[in-house]
Amino acid sequence: MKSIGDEIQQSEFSDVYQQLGINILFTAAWFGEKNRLALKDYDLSLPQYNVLRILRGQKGKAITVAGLCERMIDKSSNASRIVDKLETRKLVSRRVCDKDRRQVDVVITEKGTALLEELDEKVPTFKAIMSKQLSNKDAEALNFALDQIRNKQTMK
Amino acid sequence: MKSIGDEIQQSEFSDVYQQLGINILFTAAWFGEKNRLALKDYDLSLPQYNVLRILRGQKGKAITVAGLCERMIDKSSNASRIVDKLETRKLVSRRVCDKDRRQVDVVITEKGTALLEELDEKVPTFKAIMSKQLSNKDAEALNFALDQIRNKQTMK
DNA sequence: GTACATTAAATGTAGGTACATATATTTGCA
DNA sequence: TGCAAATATATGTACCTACATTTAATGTAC
Repeated sequence: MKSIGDEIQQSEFSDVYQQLGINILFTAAWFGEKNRLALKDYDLSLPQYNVLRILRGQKGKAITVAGLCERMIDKSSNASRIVDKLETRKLVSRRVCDKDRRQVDVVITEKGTALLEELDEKVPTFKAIMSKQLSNKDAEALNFALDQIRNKQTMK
Repeated sequence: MKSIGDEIQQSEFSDVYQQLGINILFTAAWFGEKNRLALKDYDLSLPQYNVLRILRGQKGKAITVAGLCERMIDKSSNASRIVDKLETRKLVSRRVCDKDRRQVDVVITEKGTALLEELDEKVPTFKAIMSKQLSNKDAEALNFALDQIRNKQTMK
């Protein structure tokens, strides 16, 4: 099997944590590559796709631009401009919020929902990518370990 | 403890693999954020830092631009232009290869090595980030699991 | 109620990524 | 040898990211 060392042609790591860090970065890039490939035919970038999925998850409820930022994987991506692009293609719509006119409510349109449904069949799910090599129980353990990594305190 | 669901304010995932996929992407972004912060004072981007480290790993031996691409985490990043930037700052030097004049040999300079040494004290190692929350054995298991995810065949 | 700080979003800019294309060199084959 | 195909790098372009600044609306102190 190809290990992370083979992938980036690096024979030695200073320690197993260094190897793990690079392994996580590399695996994330590998996922991104897979998705980008699937989205390419639809002229949709990863963050655009990400935003559309967040909006669908809202089930009709509007979300502000700041709300989008919080939910996006890449925190510092510029939600304003990503929404711009999606609005130009009429995949989302944007309306100044009545309660606070500084805020802008974003919702997915019919056209956006239809596109996502089409994409559901094209974009591989993480389950499709991983379930053959990883048991449900292993996946749970990995989730727990990753949550732990990002948290200072240890816990049971 | 803050789980991935709390981080991106998503209460439910379709399955544990979906959760894991997003968890990996999110953790990678979180690592990137940490490193970017440390590099900011030195006006060095992540891919620039990545290239410098690869060059140091060569221990004086030259590497071609294509060789850099293979070893970089982000395969499609444009090594040519990243080397451009580093060369402008005299952190690396570039020379047409004699054996094959299409190739360009890149090496790290004294100045580049000195900068990396300074950075070694500033940029947190993955060991520093993870070893408190994760045993050596757990890290090994995670490495194995991630290698498996990226490979179709299962193996012991 | 005006003045100042705060907040939400948009915009400007530099560098990076993705991808197509261009340029130069080498290889392979008729 | 001659010339097309292959290879290594560089360049052009559109979009994205990181980050500072701007614009507009709201909150708050006086």
